[in-house]
Amino acid sequence: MFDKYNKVQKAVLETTLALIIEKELQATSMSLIAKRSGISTGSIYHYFESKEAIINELYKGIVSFNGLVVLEGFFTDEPIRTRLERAWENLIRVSLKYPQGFQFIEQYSFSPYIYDEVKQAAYEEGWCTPLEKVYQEAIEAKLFRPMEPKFMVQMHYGSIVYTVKASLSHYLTMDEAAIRALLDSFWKSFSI
Amino acid sequence: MFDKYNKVQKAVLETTLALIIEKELQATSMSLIAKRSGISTGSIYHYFESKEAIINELYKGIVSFNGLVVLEGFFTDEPIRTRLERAWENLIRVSLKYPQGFQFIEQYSFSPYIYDEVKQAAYEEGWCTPLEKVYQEAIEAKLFRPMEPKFMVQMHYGSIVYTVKASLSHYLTMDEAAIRALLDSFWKSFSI
Amino acid sequence: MFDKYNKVQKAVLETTLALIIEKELQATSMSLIAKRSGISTGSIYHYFESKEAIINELYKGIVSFNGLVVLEGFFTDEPIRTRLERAWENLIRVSLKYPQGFQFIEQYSFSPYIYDEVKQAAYEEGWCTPLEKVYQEAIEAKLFRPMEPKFMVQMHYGSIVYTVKASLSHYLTMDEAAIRALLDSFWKSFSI
Amino acid sequence: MFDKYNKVQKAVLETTLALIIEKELQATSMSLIAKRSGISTGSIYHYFESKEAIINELYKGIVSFNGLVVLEGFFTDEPIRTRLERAWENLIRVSLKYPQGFQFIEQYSFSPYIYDEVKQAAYEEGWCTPLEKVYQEAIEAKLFRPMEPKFMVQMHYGSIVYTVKASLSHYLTMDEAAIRALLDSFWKSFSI
DNA sequence: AATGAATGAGGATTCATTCAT
DNA sequence: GATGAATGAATCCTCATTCAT
Repeated sequence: MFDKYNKVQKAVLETTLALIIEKELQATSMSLIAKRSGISTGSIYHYFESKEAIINELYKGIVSFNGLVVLEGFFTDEPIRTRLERAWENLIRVSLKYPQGFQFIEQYSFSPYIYDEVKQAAYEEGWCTPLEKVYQEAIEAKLFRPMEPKFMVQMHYGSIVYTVKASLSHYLTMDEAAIRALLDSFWKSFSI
Repeated sequence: MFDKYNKVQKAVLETTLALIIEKELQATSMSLIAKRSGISTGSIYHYFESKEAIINELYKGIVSFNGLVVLEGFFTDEPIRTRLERAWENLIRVSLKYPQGFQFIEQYSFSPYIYDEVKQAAYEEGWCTPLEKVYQEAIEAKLFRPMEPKFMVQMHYGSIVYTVKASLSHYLTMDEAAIRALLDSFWKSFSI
Repeated sequence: MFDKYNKVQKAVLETTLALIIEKELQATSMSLIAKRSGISTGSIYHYFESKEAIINELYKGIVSFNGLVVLEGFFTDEPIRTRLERAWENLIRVSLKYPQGFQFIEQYSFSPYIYDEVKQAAYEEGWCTPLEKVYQEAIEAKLFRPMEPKFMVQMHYGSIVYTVKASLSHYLTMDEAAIRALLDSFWKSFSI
Repeated sequence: MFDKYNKVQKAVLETTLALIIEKELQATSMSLIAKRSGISTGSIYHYFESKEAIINELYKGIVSFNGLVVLEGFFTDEPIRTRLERAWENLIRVSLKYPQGFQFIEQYSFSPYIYDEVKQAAYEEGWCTPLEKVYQEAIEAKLFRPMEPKFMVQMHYGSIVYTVKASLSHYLTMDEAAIRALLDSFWKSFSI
């Protein structure tokens, strides 16, 4: 997930992510990150300006990775429904495959700890805008009822987040059939 | 929101909630709570066992309050659709009216800082189970396609959370029409 | 020397002064001050904003104390020479009696660690200006050759500082005779 | 000022001196010296044993340089007054010309950071002893009142230090006339 | 019940020094 | 000789909690 970073940075980011999910940000001290990652605090500070910088880099790294995955096979000339469902399915699969990254983004996307510029950049380079455009296309093609595309994307995104969360905490099971049913209801929820 | 607590407890809980939303948990120190609420630390510790206890009480208080609001007018013999939409609308309205409480629950419902027993109790006494039952009824009445009710509730709950969040951060506007459209699409998403 | 402070502040200031003279500012850590003074770091921070604040308070305290001593019996209508020599003698005696305070002021009066406003206040409320006025009077009374009074005060002050320093490091002895000779040469250095 | 050292050592010493005057010893880190001098920390440690060693070498270098300047034209058979005033004037001029060196010696001559052996060597090889001898000669020639020569040298040295300091901080101006007046009062202060 | 001074372990961060390249 | 990444002890400071008043 952090392949574009060097060895030390990768170790720090991975360790920090695991610790934050396991223990929460406030309980994730630099000395703990150092001990667990096997990198001395001094070295960590050689590669990252501060604890805040690590967290923000973590955020950027995960969002950027997710963006790539979600938009895989998105810019084709296949039917709208195919492309839409593929994107959401990609999101579901990457969220289930990298639960820590998923949980981190969920918990911290509204936190003041993440700099606004980082959030802004994440949003602009993310999958949100392309998806909104496809909802718009669907409306124009009379496939969907007219509605604010941003609203539609947030609704479906929220549905995925909450079912994935529930799945990760074993409150329900997200098998192939469930994913199919979810995507199906997505289409139905707005279709004319 | 914290009417069942005494004056001191209420002041502490309200101050803590405001501070956590404003500054984040880790930046919300007991001395800051004391200064802002006008209650001395000694007194705070007279009414709460620890900082964790305050946070958990906060969680319980908000969830319990939300539960009451959401289930207002729920246990009637009106049609399923009416009751369902009323419940979700109640949730939307209370979330928009008490944004701090809403945000707090969102941020901390998956945090290790909230004791599992508190989360469990919140779930059991909350609005989740009654709603699940109504979805089940709708399936049995052939109004909805067969599906795991838990799954359906999480999907719709997620949609509300994410549109409310977006509305609170001024990313989109949640006016009457939008709420109508959202509830309408909820029904359509599962209806036969 | 720090009688106007409370017990904790006094202990902290005295300990800090002793440590700085003994080991130098950079080697005087807060934990060392805490250990030696018997006050916990937490308490120290209850009474002082920061390490810098302690050092600056120390500076203020000593300068203020010295000012009182030097100007003891200064504002009388005795002859100029009497008043001048009494002031300088007071300075010599207080410097020899409180060598740590003397050394501290010497070492840190030009340090960026002491805030400019503190230095400014120290200067304005100190003994410098009154002494400069007396040198001016002496010039006007044709007792002294005309010269910039500030210059004269600095010259004599420097002489005292360096002989006291030498005395404190046992390089020479500052007995009664030496003090007499020094004051005598002060008068001669400028007298017509 | 550090011409007897090699290029690397010179760069390190000059940078360190500038930094210490600008920011104080404790804020002058090795990495800052490295960055500013363009010499890597590794190289610095190749030429100097430690940070302390740099500071002490700095002290030695400046004292030695000052000694040469002060005693320029000192060992002649000109009259005592000429030689004495020339030496002090040399000291004043070198202090005003190299204010950083002057300030450094002032701040650190009584600091535990400078090894006693370095101070001792500086004293023995410095201008102090030759000057003391001339004061002694002046006493024997009945030009000066009898007094401990060490005492006399410290008195005049202190006067210079404090007027130069005041001049460097723009508290007063040390022009030719002021220097003349100062040297004149030096002679008068002890002359019979 | 109420206060807030006192505690000290633990936080993020720095920095002199080393050493593999 | 030269480099600068790596180290980790030590720095200043915070903060949840206690307890004498």
